[in-house]
Amino acid sequence: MREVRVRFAPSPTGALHLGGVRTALFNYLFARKHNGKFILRIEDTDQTRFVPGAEEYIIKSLAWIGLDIDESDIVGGEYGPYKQSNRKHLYTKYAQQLVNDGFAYYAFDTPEDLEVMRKDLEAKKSSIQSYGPATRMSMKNSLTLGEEKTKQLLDENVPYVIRFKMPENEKLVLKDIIRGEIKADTSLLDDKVLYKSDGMPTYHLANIVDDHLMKISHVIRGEEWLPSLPLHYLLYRSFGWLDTMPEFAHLPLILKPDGKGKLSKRDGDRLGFPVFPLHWEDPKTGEVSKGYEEAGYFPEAFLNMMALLGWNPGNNSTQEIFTKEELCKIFTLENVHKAGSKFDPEKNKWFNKQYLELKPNEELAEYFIEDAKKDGVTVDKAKAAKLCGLVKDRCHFSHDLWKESKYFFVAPTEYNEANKKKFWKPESEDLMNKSIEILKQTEDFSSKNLENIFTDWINNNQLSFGKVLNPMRLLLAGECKGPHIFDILEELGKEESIRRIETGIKNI
RNA sequence: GGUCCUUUCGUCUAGAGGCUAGGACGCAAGAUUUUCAUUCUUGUAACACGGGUUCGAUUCCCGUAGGGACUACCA
Repeated sequence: MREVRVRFAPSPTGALHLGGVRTALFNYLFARKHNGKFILRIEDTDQTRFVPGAEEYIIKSLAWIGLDIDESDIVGGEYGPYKQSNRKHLYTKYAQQLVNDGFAYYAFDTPEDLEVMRKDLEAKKSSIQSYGPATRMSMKNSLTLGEEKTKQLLDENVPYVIRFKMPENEKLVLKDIIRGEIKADTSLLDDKVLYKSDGMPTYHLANIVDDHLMKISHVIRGEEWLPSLPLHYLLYRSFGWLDTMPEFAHLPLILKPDGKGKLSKRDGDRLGFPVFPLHWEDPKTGEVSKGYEEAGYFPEAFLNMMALLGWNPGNNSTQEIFTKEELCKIFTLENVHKAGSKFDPEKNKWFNKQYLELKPNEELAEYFIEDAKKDGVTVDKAKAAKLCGLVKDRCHFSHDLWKESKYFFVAPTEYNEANKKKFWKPESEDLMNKSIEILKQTEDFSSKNLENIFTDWINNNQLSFGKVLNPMRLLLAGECKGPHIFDILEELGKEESIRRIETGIKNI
């Protein structure tokens, strides 16, 4: 195989969505697997859709997931610049070349002209509804106008575009790594604009020119590009670049969790899950979107779950938890599933939990400390790590760690009604008063010792654990959930434990 | 409408002519338990349909139906 060079080529038109993340990830994994290069190219040829901050967002997102870039405007590289608006001059030359070689032509039709053509075709119920082999000879272009008239219009600075001259009656059979053979009939295709009247290339031209100049070996992109594959192939052919044309792989789309269609930002809002990796505020609309990071997902978990959406290790493997390094070793495009996959936020929760449990408490403590700080509580690392160990079983997200531990630092002011109804019995007050006496007499406030003392007391007096410990938990924490109660007592300490039970008896 | 892609449990998927169609999420039940969880066990549930090819099709071929994408001087 030739040197692997792949690119992730987003448009800076907004936040990087999940589809884009996965495309980037699969490009990255493929590059690493083959010791190749992962290149970031910014495709900003549409000036009207440019969104300030989007490019920075994309770069930050890739960094969060841990996809290190080998070539880009920031890290450098010998094929730069890597932003298409800075490569504008290149495309003019290549568009010109296609015209000179007879593969493309000038078109002077106004938007109104095009509108008329479409209406006309629609009225005739024609199956062909575009500017192409069947219609081009009735339009205003260098093919119909002749050389002299064309030159005159160009000299007069009449706005023009350059369109690809789609050949007629060619049956193409193209290769896609994931899908196998893709068939196309050029007579059904249209004459796409390659060069816009504002002097910018369209995606089609810029993409082929840049992939060629940057020596891209494999184009791994979303399925929405599959219909453009014949055009792209024909462009390579027209330029005479077929011998170095990259191989193509079109990734299946990520679909809505319910219902039909492509996953959109709306779905995330509607169903309550993030669709962007990081926090995003749209500078035009002011709309704010939560990201996976602030929702408490770990980047490793996020990467893992994105990798398994449409890809699997194959070979009867049932492994689901993979580090980035493992994925770099075993990833293959052949194991990418062909059909689109519905996004499953529930499974993502599970993935994150797996990672949370795998992480050492010292690492979790960092998240804990930060969240505590936001609530005005300062915790040292040792204590934070200890508490993380106590509560992690019940957590799915990093923020749950502090949420589930908050009562260690803030005494309850109210008590869960349902728990109260279930566990606070007429005899509870008496038992709590007796418990206070026991706690007061206990010097060694370790979890182990407390457990021994209470076990003896309960057994010796024919009491049940539930009758004593549930009300106590309710008074200590405000609700009946959480870790081993003697761990809670140890953590709170003698004084605070007694104080909570005392005030609890009064306030409940 | 046209073109192309696609189709295994509710969801993500394994499977590459012969299997009790496997795993995971979810859901349900049970076990553990002082609570909530965790964990463990068990269960639930799928080859879209119709034709071929074949001794034999989930698997290969052709239709049909469903789903998706594209059909801009957007990417």
